[in-house]
Amino acid sequence: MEDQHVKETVRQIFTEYLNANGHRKTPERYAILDTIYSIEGHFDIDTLYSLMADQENFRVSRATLYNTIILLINARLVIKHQFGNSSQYEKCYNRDTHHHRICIQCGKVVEFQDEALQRAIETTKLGRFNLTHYSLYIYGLCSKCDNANKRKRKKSNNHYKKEK
Amino acid sequence: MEDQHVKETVRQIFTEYLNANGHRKTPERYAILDTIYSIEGHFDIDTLYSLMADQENFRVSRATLYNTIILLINARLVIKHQFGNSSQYEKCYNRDTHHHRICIQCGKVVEFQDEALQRAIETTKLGRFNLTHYSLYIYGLCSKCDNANKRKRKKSNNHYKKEK
DNA sequence: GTCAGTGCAAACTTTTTGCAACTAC
DNA sequence: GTAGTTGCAAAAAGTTTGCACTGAC
Repeated sequence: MEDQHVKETVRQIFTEYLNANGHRKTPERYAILDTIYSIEGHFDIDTLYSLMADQENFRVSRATLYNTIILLINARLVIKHQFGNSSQYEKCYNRDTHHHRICIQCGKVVEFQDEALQRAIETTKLGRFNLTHYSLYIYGLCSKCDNANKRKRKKSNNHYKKEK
Repeated sequence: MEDQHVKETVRQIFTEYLNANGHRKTPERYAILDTIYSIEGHFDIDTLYSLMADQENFRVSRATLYNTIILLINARLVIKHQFGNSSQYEKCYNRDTHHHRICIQCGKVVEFQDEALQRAIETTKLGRFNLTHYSLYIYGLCSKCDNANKRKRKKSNNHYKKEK
């Protein structure tokens, strides 16, 4: 299974990272890494916590999740996003580069790919800045909310009334 | 004064927005708008709070700041960023489009402009998504941190030791 | 055996909310 | 006059921290 292969690879990378930095190889850390690499798309700490409590039969405390996520970010296995109220994370090994389209009304986040855009960002001259990763968030109205608004505006015609 | 002219214009835009949406035109709201448009670069609620308490002789509560900032965002006069722990805001009327370079080590945020990049983002096909604004965050090591790391690594040679 | 790592609860920080007082309209 | 706003304080939400216990090395 391809997915299993990725999991093994990241486990190896993590092990190397832990060794190189003198950290211990605890079962919690590997369980967390494994769970994260089972998740498609974004997640926050709370989701991860429930997931590990429910599906996996390996309970870890929130504190450990926070600690471990920092290690995973440093090991370049996870990246952190900050839309919405809580921090969002996602696995990043072997993932296609993608951008984020966020609806400012319903908050829905959609990932999309665009090679030209990706190339433009990656070839940007940054002077003496050593790029590790980037996030592009495009905000606007998804077609659903956009249409809903148009309909609303049509109804109350003339002058618009109270948003929300 | 150019700056004064901008302040007047945004005050007008805000007034129109408040009218159109049936909100009241309170002195607090205009004082907040004015203060924000005196700030260069990013700020968070706490900074804004102190600024208004100290420099301006107009004290407003944090709750009002949060409330008003939402109105200003809807009026397209302020945009919200989320690097670091607290939300960051910045005025956005009459500002040049810019991107953000964030050092993952010292947390320093630098704005920069790049026309090619801007064009690439703005011409991206988004289907039936109605773009309002976007944020590009480029993460990496600023030259200062990068050099500091290199020096450190050279010293302890061979195998690297504990980050942080 | 030692000390990094863990779980737990308390502390802290940032943001939201409920409510009485105030004021723009 | 009356509803939208404000300030305050309490509550909520997310994250960090202190400490005793555990287990990786």
